[in-house]
Amino acid sequence: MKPSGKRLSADFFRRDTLTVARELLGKNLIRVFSSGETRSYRITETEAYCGQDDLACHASKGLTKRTQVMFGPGGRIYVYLIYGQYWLLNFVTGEAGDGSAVLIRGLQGFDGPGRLGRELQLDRSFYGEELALSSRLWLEDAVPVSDVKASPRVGIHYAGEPWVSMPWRLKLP
DNA sequence: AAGACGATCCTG
DNA sequence: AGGATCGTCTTT
Repeated sequence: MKPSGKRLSADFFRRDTLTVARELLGKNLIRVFSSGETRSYRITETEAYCGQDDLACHASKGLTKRTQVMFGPGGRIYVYLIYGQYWLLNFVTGEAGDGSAVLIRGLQGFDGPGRLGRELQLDRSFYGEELALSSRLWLEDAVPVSDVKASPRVGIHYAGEPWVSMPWRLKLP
């Protein structure tokens, strides 16, 4: 059905966060489960978290054990546990020191960051994994999408203005 | 050492 | 509307 795409390199992620968040839409996420089964998922929704100045971004708390991967170069996985239950999937973007990342909020058939984390069977061991090198989780190129809808990010009221209003939640129509 | 609080989801 | 559930960060 889907042609075998080309794996996205680290350079794809080492760019402007909003650009990466937009271009991730429509790309295929490949997951090789511990059972050996491989599945492909189309990315349908993302959110951009734009560095230390963005008060909605975890990196705005500074360099901690939890955020350190965000301060490394783009192309690595940032996962964290939310509400003691769900592992949320992010990809670090930009250059080392930026502290930026893109949250994957939706895959085709699996809407919601918590739900897709459960589907992908994520856990703490994915923290810091290199997408260009991993044998169990990576991204593959796909036909570019044309239409993208932007709206404010979800669940970040604590960040206040202007961050709560920035249209950095991106989704396919 | 103890408390507060989530980039969420499900149930009632 | 409210509970689950626990790691991280903040405050004693």
